[in-house]
Amino acid sequence: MFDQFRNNFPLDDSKWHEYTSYFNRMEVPAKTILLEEGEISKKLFIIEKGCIRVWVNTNGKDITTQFFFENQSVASIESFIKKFPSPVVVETIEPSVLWWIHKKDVDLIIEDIKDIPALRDRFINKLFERTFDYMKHFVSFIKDSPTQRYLNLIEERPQIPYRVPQHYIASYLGVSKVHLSRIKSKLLHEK
Amino acid sequence: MFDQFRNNFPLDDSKWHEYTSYFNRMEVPAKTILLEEGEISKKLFIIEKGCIRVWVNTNGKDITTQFFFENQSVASIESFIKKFPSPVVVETIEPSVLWWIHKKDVDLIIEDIKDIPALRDRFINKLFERTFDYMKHFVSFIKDSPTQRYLNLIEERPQIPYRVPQHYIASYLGVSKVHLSRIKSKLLHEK
DNA sequence: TTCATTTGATAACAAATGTTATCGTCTAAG
DNA sequence: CTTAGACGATAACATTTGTTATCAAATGAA
Repeated sequence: MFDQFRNNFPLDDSKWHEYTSYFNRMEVPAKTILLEEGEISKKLFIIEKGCIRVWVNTNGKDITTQFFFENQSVASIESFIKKFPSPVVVETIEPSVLWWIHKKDVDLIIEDIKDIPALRDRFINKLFERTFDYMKHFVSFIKDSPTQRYLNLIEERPQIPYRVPQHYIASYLGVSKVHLSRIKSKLLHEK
Repeated sequence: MFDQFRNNFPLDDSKWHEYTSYFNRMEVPAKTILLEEGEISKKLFIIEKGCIRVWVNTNGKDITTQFFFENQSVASIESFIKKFPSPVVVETIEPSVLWWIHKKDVDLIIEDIKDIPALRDRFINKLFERTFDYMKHFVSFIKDSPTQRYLNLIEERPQIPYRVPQHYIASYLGVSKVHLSRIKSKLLHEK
């Protein structure tokens, strides 16, 4: 699982093996809840196979805020870093193969690599990229129509409409599942 | 202007004076455009007095995405860091007193402080906080009604409804100015 | 002061979107 | 194979929100 990333990390072999040995493999069915609402996130997951959604509970209904696929890392990031009760639920969509690591081991690694400029800079850049992703997604929400957001999704993240049930996508786009169905229908019948 | 922050920075006096000397004072009237759409951001602003909004042009109409007040720093952050043409416009709302610094001087300072753990960690934490702010704002957009978003704004950032014209607030909340007026009216007449 | 501009409220109507319900298809478990 | 549940389409109706227009009050410049 991790060998494919070996060349991305300027570490000596002993460090590399130490870090990768912190990870634990698990296989779970679809609709497995990996983090409950209100729980403090203590695990970071990496997806070998499958997909995961993050959602918030809004008086009974769930609204999906993020989707994750193969080779992405997943956590309720604010809960994970600040040890706050998580406002979101983390749940598998498909049967999945995951690797997880304890927060304490992540902290250890981060502390360790802070003095390696290449990794330190990459870590900082990751944070910027995440900020920019949110800005972009947010601007799309206030600037584009639901139809345009749906078209953007097909264009930019085609695996989402391909693999994810439509009602999750609807809440991700900010519309009801009925309305998303209408949007698709309109797009099909021209106009 | 900068003396009030002196104790926040574990720097010797010569560094402190060097860094603060990079800043330039300017006074501008309301509705001054500090960064045009498509321009590459080369200045970071700090507000001594006044307020600023950041907005995006959407086929002729402008939608405000951020407000800034005294002591906050402002830039089209993605353009500033990545040297991309800015997708947003930066504009004063009130007559303002600003301090600005060249990007090249910011880069110099950042490079300089990377080896000071206290400042380096604070820099990283700032990035996290910004990410979290966006997450929070974004979740509010998909989770709350426009009325609830308006109530949140009054509760959490009262200087915005106090100081900013209502049509800017409306676009910031994602509704038309007419609808925001309706929302206020409904809240007034009970219910 | 005077006058143009900005700001905000409101009404009337149009368009977008949500809600509820029904139906058919597909899939997975037995 | 059979069946329950998940999924998606669609219709009918309700609600929310946008658009356009008008008016009044506040503001700022001459």
